[in-house]
Amino acid sequence: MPDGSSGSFDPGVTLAEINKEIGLKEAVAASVNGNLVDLSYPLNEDTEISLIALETDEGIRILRHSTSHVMAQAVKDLFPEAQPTIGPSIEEGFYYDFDYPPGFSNEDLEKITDRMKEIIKDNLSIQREVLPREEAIKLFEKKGEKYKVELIEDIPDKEVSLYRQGDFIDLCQGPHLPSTGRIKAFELLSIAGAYWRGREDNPMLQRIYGTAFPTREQLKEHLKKLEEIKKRDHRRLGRELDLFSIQDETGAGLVLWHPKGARIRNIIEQFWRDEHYRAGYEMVFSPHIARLDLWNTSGHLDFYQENMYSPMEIDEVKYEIKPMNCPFHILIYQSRLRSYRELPIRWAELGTVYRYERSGVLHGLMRVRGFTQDDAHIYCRPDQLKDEITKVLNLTLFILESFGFEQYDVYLSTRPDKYVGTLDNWESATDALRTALEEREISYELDPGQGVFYGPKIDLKIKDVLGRPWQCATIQVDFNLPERFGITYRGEDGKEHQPIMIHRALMGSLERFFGVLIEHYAGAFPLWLAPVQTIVLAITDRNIDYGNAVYQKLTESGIRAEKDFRKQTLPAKIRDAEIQKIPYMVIVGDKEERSGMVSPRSRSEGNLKEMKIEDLVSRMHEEVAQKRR
RNA sequence: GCCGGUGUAGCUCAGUGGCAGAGCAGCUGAUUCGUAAUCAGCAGGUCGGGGGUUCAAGUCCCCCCGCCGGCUCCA
Repeated sequence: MPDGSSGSFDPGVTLAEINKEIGLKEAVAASVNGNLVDLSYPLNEDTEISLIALETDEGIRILRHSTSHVMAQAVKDLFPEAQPTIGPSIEEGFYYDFDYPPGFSNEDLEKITDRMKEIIKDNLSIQREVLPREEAIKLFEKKGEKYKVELIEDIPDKEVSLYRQGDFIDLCQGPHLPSTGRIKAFELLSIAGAYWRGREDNPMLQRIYGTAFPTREQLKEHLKKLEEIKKRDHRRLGRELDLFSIQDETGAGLVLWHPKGARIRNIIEQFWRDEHYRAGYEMVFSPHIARLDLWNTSGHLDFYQENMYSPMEIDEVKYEIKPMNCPFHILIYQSRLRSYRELPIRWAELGTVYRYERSGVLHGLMRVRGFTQDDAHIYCRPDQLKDEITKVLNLTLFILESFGFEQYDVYLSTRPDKYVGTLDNWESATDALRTALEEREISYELDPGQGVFYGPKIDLKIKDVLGRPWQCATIQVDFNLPERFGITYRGEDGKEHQPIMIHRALMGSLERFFGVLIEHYAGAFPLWLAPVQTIVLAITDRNIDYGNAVYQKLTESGIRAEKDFRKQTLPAKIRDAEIQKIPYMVIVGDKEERSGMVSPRSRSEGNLKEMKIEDLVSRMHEEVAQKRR
């Protein structure tokens, strides 16, 4: 065993028996020579074993998988005509897909839950059986479970394993818990449609999602986290904080930025521009539409059409609304001869693009049909590629960290089956991306074959405070557009050469990034981003004049201030300001008026001592400069 | 797009074929108050849109639109 302990037993002894003598109380399965097996697995020779405790990642996966079987059993009991298909454990729970055309209702979910509780109470033992393939097919044919038959037909092995609990039997690799009674805490969460094997031309199945945990406390905690996620939902906060809206009258996936949202966006954009100029970029602007020919030259009409809107006709010429900014930047490049001395050229644009997304995939600000990319294109010589990638990485990390994101999932995607460009180019570009990542000591995962057809790429998913990943930044090498447009530069040798082009977006789109920011901060933006940084609260009408003077001073110091002089009690005003998540309240009453000071209340620290307005202003300026949370 | 759910006042939500409701927000008035909700009154609706069944439709049926969950986790 991994802890070095060992023991000798009679041949045929099961792991459960070994476990009973020397193992963990909470063991649910084991690994023998690296293979996962049930506790009922008999040992016949000397091997290395390790027992898997319930409270491990592997243990929890097994728990959830077994729970999905119990659910399938309950569904079969209650809805005998439902066809079971697959039911794996997933990241935070499990699901099971059934072919059941009438569909399940929420009441059904309750019934299924109750039945599951009975099955768990019965503590049925879960037994593994191995059958020859043909026999297993016959068995499931007899049961009328055609999806299981289809699954077995895809298994090349001579034998397949089945798991039986009570009268329920399922095709499964295992391992599983020894008995259903080991399930202590589970919850069915939602019903959804899902295509058989994820393909649209296949029948739509009914998927039931659920989750399970070793203890009730852990389950409760998880459900609390789900509530927390709901409370942070950017769509809800967007309305409550009056940041943005998406309305029927404008159309699905089209965003209206309200003044407070726009304020934040302007701060983000200003910061972004400053940092880009500082990093050696130039800003460009391009129109929203262009002649269809341009999209033909760029190849978008061939490979991107399904995301593009139909053209409009102007003076008998067809124009297309842009799904990307790159062709325009290429045209700027092409507008005159370029010398190797000019490279690298870095052009950035907050370019608004429009893409057709299927109605079902739209989601608040996270997936929309019109959005603004923080786009840039870099044209460089091959010998500059790696350096440029490094610079982009540095800028990306700097900017994302400024917004409080410090954890990432990074993926390096390599050449897919369908590609353009030479193998040499692919290899050197992929190398450049890899080296840049490694030199910056960024750990990444390889995503083989997942590159775009025109070049390899690095994708960076930021993780918010709840650890959820969001695809934002992307850095893509492009061999295609330079070739299609035939762009060149005059080299040192006086000859024409083709530059390498890099597309990159750091925040991705302002819409999605804003959505992520809202959820990351739960709407409580740090001072430098807060649309309203402070609000002056007058305690009585007597204090309004003084309150106005304070408000004036704050505003003149460049602080975004509001005032609340309503005929309301102070606690009511404080409550309203708290709900609006305003970072500082400035309370003025008779006492402050006499001393000429203010009493600030900070969102994070509560009441602060009475202080001079100037001191509050410099405290706030400092906090803004540090972009502190 | 597809499956399921859902759409009632600005928001959250009740309303199972018979007079469209509540709380919060809003407005008006009173209260002048010291760190998360003072009290009272008033107003607010094409029940998502269109069609149908019925003496009668928010409620039942059909079509359309939007939104929500999912369709990526592969025995």
